[in-house]
Amino acid sequence: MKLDEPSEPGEPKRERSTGRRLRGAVAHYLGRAIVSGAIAPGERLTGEVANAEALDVSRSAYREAIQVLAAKGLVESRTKAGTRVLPRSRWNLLDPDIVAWAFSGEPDPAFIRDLFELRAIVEPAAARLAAQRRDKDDIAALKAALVGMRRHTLATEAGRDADRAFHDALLQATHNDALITLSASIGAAVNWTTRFKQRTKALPRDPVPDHARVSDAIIAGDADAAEAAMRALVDLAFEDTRAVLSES
Amino acid sequence: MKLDEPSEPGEPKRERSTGRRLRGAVAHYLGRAIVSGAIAPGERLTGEVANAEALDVSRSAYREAIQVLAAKGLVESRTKAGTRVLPRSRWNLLDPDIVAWAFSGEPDPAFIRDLFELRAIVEPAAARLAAQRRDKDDIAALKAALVGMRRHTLATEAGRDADRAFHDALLQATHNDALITLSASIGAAVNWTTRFKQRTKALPRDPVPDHARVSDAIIAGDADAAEAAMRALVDLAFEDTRAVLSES
DNA sequence: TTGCCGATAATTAGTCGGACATAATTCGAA
DNA sequence: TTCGAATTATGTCCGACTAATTATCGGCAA
Repeated sequence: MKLDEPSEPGEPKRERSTGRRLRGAVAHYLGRAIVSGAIAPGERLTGEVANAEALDVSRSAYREAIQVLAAKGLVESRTKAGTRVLPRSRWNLLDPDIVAWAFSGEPDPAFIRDLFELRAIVEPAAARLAAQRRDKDDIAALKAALVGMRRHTLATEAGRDADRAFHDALLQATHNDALITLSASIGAAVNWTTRFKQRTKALPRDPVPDHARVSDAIIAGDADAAEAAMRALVDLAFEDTRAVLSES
Repeated sequence: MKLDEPSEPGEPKRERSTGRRLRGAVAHYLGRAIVSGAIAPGERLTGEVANAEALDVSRSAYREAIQVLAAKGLVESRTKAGTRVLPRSRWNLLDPDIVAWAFSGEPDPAFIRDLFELRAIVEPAAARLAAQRRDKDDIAALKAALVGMRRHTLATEAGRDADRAFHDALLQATHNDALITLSASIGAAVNWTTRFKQRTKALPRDPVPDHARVSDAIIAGDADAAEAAMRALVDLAFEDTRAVLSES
């Protein structure tokens, strides 16, 4: 596996994915390799010079990529000792990039379970807070997102955008930045699994009624109902995902 | 505020904190400046060359520091447009480094509130999971940590270590990596506030009984009791912190 | 002889500086 | 108004040097 050719072998001219900057591509490549387990924790990356040459990039670009990984807790560099992959417990598993890397290949079922479990903990509580704190703007955003969800299905990009908008609006309504950051990471992962679900079959159920129930409760300021409705929504989503994963 | 001299003006020889590597110091310096609000979101950092020269480091070191910040979502660099500070909503607020930077100066009370709120959501749920899944090793670790807490007080470093060990053991017992990562970040922040509390007065209450209740419930496998006990513990801790913060 | 200890060497990341490439922005010319 | 060229900042590359830490080897003492 080289840096280039994400899939097509028919483009010999364009070396390296020209989209992201070069170091971004290197970070992406190494990050995927580490998260996927291709490079096991504790393992030592070959020297900078050798590795940079192998990837056909300059040492600077390679180093900057390593800094990115180090910032996310994936690796640690020490003089003379080289840079080694840190144990999984040191990784910032909730970093959006790491989540993306984890889902760009074959996602680990255990990791999916962990994320959904976390979601099942956080989102109902977020819905409760939202019901207690939402202001006029929050309500408007919620309604608008729901309209979008009615118009499109989750099979389309617009539909997924609307879903994302709904969850964003809900989080904004909590007025808790830490919660917003956390759910954004989880949400990104969940969207990945959503696309997974569609890969095998049409979406099994209409998501609008569930979301509408949550929205209604938040708008009404009913914290208990909001929490319960969101709990039901998350449970159903987990159910669907688990079904798809187990049959593949 | 220069890169050097964290406090002592009596050491003219040692330029730059010799502890962390150079780029680490730069990242720390810039990170603090951004998180503290000294550099507002949307603001543009002066050019690399100028800034690197101002900090008296090479452009490479400066760039590597910027990559670290970019990896944490604090800044974004685009050709020609320069690198600007991203809006707070894009920051990985749960990144351990960012939390540390936020608490290295005058911590924002709203951020503390958000973190404790998140903790109040996550930790009781974690205690519940721990009660359901703990194995023999988990129980042993919990007991050992509790012994350490009985021996030392939270005023000493050893005492705080024991407290940390207790929470680590509890998280390990959940067997959920995402949960572990999240709570580790929150825990780091909470430890900061713990040190804050002591700055003003002796610790107001003995933490051991609360922790013991949680531990007992987990060992007994009583999920409901574990959740309730942890909820009480977190609420009390928040109460104490709020009292200290409001009087300062 | 065996084992420990210290000086030295070798290795690897860290830093430097300076040249060139690339991509936006901006402004001038058609 | 629109297209294109100059401008300007980040992006990439290169090669040398620095610094820190491990490994090695030799000498010394038990």
